[in-house]
Amino acid sequence: MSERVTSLQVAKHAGVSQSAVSRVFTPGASVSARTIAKVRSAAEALGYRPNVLARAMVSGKSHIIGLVVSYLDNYFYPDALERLSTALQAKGYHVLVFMATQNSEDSLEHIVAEILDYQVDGILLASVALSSDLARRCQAAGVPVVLFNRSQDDAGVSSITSDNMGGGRKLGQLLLEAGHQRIAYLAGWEGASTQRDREAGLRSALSDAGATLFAREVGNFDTEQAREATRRLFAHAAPAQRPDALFAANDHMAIMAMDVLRFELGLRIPDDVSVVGFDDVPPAAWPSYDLTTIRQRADTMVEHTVAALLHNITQAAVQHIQIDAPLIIRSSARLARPSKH
Amino acid sequence: MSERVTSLQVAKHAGVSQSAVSRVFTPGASVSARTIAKVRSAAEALGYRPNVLARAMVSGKSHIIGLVVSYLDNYFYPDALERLSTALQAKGYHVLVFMATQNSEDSLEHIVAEILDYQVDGILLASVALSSDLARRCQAAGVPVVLFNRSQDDAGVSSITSDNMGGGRKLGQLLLEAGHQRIAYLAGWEGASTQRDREAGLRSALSDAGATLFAREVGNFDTEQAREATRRLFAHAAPAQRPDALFAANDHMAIMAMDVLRFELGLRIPDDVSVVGFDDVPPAAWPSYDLTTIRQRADTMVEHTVAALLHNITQAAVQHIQIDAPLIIRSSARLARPSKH
DNA sequence: CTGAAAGCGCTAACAA
DNA sequence: TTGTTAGCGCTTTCAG
Repeated sequence: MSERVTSLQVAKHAGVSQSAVSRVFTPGASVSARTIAKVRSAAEALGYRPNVLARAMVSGKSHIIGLVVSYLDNYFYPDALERLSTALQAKGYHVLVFMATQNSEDSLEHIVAEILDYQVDGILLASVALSSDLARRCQAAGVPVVLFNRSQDDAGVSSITSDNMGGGRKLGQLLLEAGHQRIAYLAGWEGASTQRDREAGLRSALSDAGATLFAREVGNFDTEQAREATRRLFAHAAPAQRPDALFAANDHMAIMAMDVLRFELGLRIPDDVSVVGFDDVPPAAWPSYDLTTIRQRADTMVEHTVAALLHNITQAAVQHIQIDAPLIIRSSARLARPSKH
Repeated sequence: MSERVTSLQVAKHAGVSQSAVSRVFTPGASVSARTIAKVRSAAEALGYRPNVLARAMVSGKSHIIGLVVSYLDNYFYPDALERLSTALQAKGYHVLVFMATQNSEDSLEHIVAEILDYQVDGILLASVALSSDLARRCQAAGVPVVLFNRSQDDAGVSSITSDNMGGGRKLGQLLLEAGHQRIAYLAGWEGASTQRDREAGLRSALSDAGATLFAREVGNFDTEQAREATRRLFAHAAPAQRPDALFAANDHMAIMAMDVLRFELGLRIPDDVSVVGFDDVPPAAWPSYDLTTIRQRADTMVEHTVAALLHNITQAAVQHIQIDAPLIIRSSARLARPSKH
């Protein structure tokens, strides 16, 4: 049970002052080459490494980013988390994870308070919204908050999202062009801006074409609820009375729906029903699904998130960044017949 | 940019000493009801919360667990991470994430050093092995190390795994009983104990029956490599020259293999080939795959992991816990015809 | 460039 | 039960 080596021990060993040791391990400090050499070799010999916590206490910078995630069911998040953590790590920051078990605002209240206790340098909220009061408190504490894959106008915090509305439109247009007459929408959790914006995009595409939504059910981004919603949507056996296309608010629900359509209802995709999703998670590309979807570019989103977080750590400037989201055409949705000239 | 409230300010406001404030926020301390009341109301009024970092520095307990993960592609890990974080959170601990980008030992060296800088109360290695030298250094630092889903005899650290060998045996027996003659094995990364043990289980079942492995290729637990390995395994078109059963070292590879078998080679599952995997990740239960597999009970594994971690924080006692892993029979593998009496 | 000295916010003896 | 007094290991003025 050997104790940890401190800067004082290194100082003694190197025959310099303790502050000299500190300077050697502080990037922008002024130290002579001789001192650096002495200290480095002493540190090496003793196996010294600065105590991050002590440093954090006095400097006020913990180099810790508090991350709140609510559910990792949607495979978009593990991927994003991996990239985020790696990117932050490269900048000398690390992610402290907090699971938001409920959608309850009260729970987030506790969680944010807890995060603040760690003197984090920033808070990242993934798929979670917050009250403007809570946002204000974070600002008061001098801690920047960034929303990942959620946007919110009222709270006065930065956000990074895909162009969900634009993506929804593209998908809607694709379905319309293919000649679909009865488009159904499988909604996500209504509290999510992603859900709202994607649906708004679809609806705008429909109304531009003078069309209207044929049916709508809520799946709440949840596996089982998505299955049940699909069953309700396709309860009518008569082809003319059921949807001929299904727009799911995310890939995860689209996949659940496809399984229900094929294995429970015996429908063919896309012959009987076209299905489209949103996210482009890995399973969407698996041949069994080959889902037409909108890609959320996790790499770009993460890049901007890290920049916003680290940028805001010095200067506060609320920004809403929207990443372009390309349409990925696969085989789960029928296409328009190429027009002949 | 209001500054954070300190215990001293609360003390003044409440008309007590600073240490009284500290005691009120320390679970086992002796304070009178009167003092508690005064301090609590002052704290409330000022919005005081103890600084975790300062507390960590002096007490030596940071209540932070360093977690090293290498890849979240395998959907077993996000699930485990979610449960782990939630369970630890309930005990007042939090997870600081470190991504191990490479399998390189050198990189782990750096990462562990970095973790130690945070004065963590424990280190959790998920799907990562470590050198015994590294393990010794952690022990020297008084930090317990627990391996999750990996086991290692030499390093002298605790580990939590499923009964991979037993699981491999069960799957092997199932395949044998169904009358399979040409069983192929799609191996994971050879450095992983899970890979080794699962294969050993399969081989022991085979040799017990006087059978032998028909073919073997390495997929390294990787999407693309698994696909390529499958193509090599089934390169011979003649049914008698190709495997009639495929045992993949994990579900993720089994799923990739199924897609190649069906969509590239036009084989039927399980009519032409039986496929089995290991983990029971969510997609294994999706009707499109309906994969026969061995369930890794993430809930139980996490439970034991948390116990081992928190237990070892006080008393050092290396233990290797192996969780029972049940066979989940679905339709991707043929079954033995029920024997008639 | 370097050492001395003053804390960062808190816990933990130690007396009282 | 309480207040007083030392620090935890480090960064950061401030003289020199």
